Amino acid sequence: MIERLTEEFYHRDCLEVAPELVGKVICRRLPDGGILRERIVETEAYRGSEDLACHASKGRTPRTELLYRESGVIYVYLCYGMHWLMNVITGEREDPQGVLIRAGIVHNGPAKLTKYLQIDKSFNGGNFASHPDIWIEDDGCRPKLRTDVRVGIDYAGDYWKNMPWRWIADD
DNA sequence: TTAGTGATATCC
DNA sequence: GATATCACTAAA
Repeated sequence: MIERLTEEFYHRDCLEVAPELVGKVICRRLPDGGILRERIVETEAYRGSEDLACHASKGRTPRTELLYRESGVIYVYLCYGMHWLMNVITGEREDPQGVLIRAGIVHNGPAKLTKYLQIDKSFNGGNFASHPDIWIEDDGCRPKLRTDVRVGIDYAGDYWKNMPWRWIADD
């Protein structure tokens, strides 16, 4: 049974959603009608304004505003001037948390995945539960998981930097 | 190890 | 307006 994940799936703490997103299949309908699918094999959770690695820890700004929105919202942002990174918002409205989609089974690396799926800022502010051209499916796959610390956040301080909030399929 | 790249935030 | 920063990748 394959079903599109609904708002209910995302409407939980990011620490619950992030591990469950591993093994799910992200789907993208291209302008020409073709559909790309790729299984997610790595995610990271970013949890609240206290989490110094979370963008919202620096305050509520036009960019981080999306983190405060309802669960399922797509948060896309440009990193290092050339890479689009894609997140899904989780948890309660006004609670700034989300999950970074870090890697697919073929395209490892958050920017490679968005490049393959042709994701750019036009998707920013959309919703995985309702967007016509991008969604996530559950096909029943339940990979074995392992956890690790998040990467690329040396600025976040020893405490937050060492949180084991990265989930990786260990198959 | 390092260059490349541009939006964003934070200073003038 | 100017500058510093950055959840990365590819090439070497």
